[in-house]
Amino acid sequence: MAGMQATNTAGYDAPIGLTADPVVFTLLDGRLCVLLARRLEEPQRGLFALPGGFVGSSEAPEQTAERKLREKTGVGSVHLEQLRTYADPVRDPRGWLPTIAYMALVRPETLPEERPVDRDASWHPLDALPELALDHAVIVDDGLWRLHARVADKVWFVRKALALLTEPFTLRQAQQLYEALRGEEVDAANFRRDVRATGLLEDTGALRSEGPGRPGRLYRRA
Amino acid sequence: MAGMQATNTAGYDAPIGLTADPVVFTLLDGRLCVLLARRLEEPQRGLFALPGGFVGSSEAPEQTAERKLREKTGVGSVHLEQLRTYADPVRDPRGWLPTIAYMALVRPETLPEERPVDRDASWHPLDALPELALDHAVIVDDGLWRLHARVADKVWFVRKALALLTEPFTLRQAQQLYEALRGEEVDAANFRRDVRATGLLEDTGALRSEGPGRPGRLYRRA
DNA sequence: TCAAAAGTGTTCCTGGTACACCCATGG
DNA sequence: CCATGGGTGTACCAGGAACACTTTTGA
Repeated sequence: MAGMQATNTAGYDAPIGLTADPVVFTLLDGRLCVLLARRLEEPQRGLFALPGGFVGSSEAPEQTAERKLREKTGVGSVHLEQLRTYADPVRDPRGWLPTIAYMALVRPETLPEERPVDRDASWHPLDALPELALDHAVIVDDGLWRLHARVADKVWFVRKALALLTEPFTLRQAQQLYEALRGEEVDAANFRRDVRATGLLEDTGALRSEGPGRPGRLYRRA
Repeated sequence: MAGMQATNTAGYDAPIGLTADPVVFTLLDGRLCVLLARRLEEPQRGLFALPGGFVGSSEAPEQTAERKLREKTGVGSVHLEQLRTYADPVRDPRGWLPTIAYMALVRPETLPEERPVDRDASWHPLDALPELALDHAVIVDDGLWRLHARVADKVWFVRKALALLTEPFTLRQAQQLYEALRGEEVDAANFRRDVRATGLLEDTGALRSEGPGRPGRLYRRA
């Protein structure tokens, strides 16, 4: 099968298709995870892979990524950011098959209980990834890199990442999320100052106690 | 012709091809310019467009961008950075035809005197662009955005952008380049401090006088 | 009453901007 | 000698990192 390709009417070489692969992150039990699903088709059937698939001919690739995500994992509408395109002619044994990679960050509950069987769609901690199909390990890596870059921007963090928390939330929850996404610890005092300085948080006035210690104020995204 | 597509052996929809479009910038007479060439084929024959073309089936898209650049404009090997992929199914009237865009920054002499006829391959100042084919105006815009982001990084500027100057050069030349790329003026004292702080410049010891005023020191990239 | 967490304030450092000021050259 | 640009130094400001210190809870 290797080296297969198509030729269009104008006589140009054409890829055998175009795929879109979403790299979807979440935070589960304090660990950063990616969403993976088993391949049901050859090649590499049974291996874990990004839950992407073929772009239809009258479809925007972002829509494909979203649709495949829904079909393979049950995850609903999310905001996808284009990562980059992988088009090495030998990246897929089926033939010339470029893929456009996307990145998203969602809450873990977005992955529903009732979901397609046989696919084992599930969250995998980044520090314990299984073997991945094709070049998907590289794509996940690039996605992680992009995620780190985004999170470094406090405004992006408050607007996008804090959507992972159920409102209202304490600043401690926000900080734990931040630290998990960044992969490093930060000073609590500075974190609270920075995040409140964005002006994007709304103080609900209520308090909540989590374990020992003084209860924390509850916030909502403005 | 609209809506044309291909179907591969596995029954999936396939694009009618894949193109690679390089957005090549240079500085000419103090103005930031892009490299454009006229289309010799339908659709939109005669319109200016990015000097890209179809990716061959056993070719990495970066190679295609480089090859097309050479064929259409005579511009030799350059370092291309992937920008993003445009895959809207209706972006090209010929049918479903995604393109991967690349960005580069080269010296104006890279465009040779003897070059393919009929194509009018030439530099066009960004503030006076002709009508562009397809969605190429958007692509140029995204390229410019990326260029600004890159130049903001002093180290990138010294390593990549300063290659546009013929060595040795004065810091004033470097500053004028910087200002043209950024599109805004900067303080000369601060610029020289920042750029020397990178440690990537080598003082040749020689001086050069350009017009009135004290002659400037000549530098080389280390 | 003690540990743990919330919350406030201060210091320090760094990177960038603005700008004052001297030096060297051509006209 | 003066306009012009090269070159040095300094003051200032903003954002971030480190940390001291107070407050409020559960055990």
